[in-house]
Amino acid sequence: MKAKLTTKSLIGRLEAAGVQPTAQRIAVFQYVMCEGDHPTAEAVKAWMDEYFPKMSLATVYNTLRILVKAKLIREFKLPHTDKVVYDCNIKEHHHFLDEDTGKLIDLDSETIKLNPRLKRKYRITETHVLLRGTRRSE
Amino acid sequence: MKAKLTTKSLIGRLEAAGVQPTAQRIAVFQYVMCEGDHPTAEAVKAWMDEYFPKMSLATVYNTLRILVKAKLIREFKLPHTDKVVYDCNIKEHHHFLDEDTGKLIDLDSETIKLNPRLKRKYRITETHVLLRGTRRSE
DNA sequence: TTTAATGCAAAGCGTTTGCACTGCT
DNA sequence: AGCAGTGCAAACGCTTTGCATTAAA
Repeated sequence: MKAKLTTKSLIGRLEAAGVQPTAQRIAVFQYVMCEGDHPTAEAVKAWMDEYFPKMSLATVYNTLRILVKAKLIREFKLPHTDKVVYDCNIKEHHHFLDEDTGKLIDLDSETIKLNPRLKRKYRITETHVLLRGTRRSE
Repeated sequence: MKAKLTTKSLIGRLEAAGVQPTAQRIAVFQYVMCEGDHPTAEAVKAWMDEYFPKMSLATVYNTLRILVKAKLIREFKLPHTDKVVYDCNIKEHHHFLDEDTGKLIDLDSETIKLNPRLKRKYRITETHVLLRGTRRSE
């Protein structure tokens, strides 16, 4: 379900985005791209503690910020928590919060339609949507 | 444009919601209902400093929390700022952030339509939407 | 007089920053 | 050697909390 990216390709993406591919950055990038599911900085740190000991919390935050600025990942501030979540999905999309599991599920952009009147009145540059609820049993 | 409510009616609403109508609570409630435009706690405090000297910041926060819990006002955590904003509009609605002025504009609920497929897959209990952009010159 | 509300300062939480150190290039 | 990257701890901004004081039923 998540892309398994080789270290080589991760390095390539970092370089293409003008980000020096240090070991720490590769590790964080890899985690967000391949392992994490909308992780918080805390979750990234926890993973690093296991697989990349000694990385400092400051470096986790700094690295995430760099990756976001380079548009390699995205960050979301969602209303259900005060923690920023990071997302490997850089396309415009929305989120559904499953209240049973606490997990975020990506929703395609076209699942939300704006009333066309809105576009007459406003020039809209960003659309943030969070839906909350539960999954229907299939 | 905003309802001008009498002190008497404000007290009535507080009591109806089971909230003791102290002077501080009436003042905060009045400000959010009649004067403020999506104020932050900071804005409430600034107004109090002028019109209700000596109210502590803690009481501002506590009072806002009480009013929210009593469903007399709503709070929103929006992604463009870390400050919570308070809203006298307790109906379900969305927001547009005018990037020119920084002001929030309420949008009616029906300005956003969810793809009906979503409702088949998910039981949706809350819908949070923030649009950003600029107003078109009329 | 007994309970609730308030004010103050300190603590809390997630995140950022300053600065010394490390390690590439 | 030079400089970007890192680690640590302290600082930050917003909000909450503990507790002593005040006011209200």
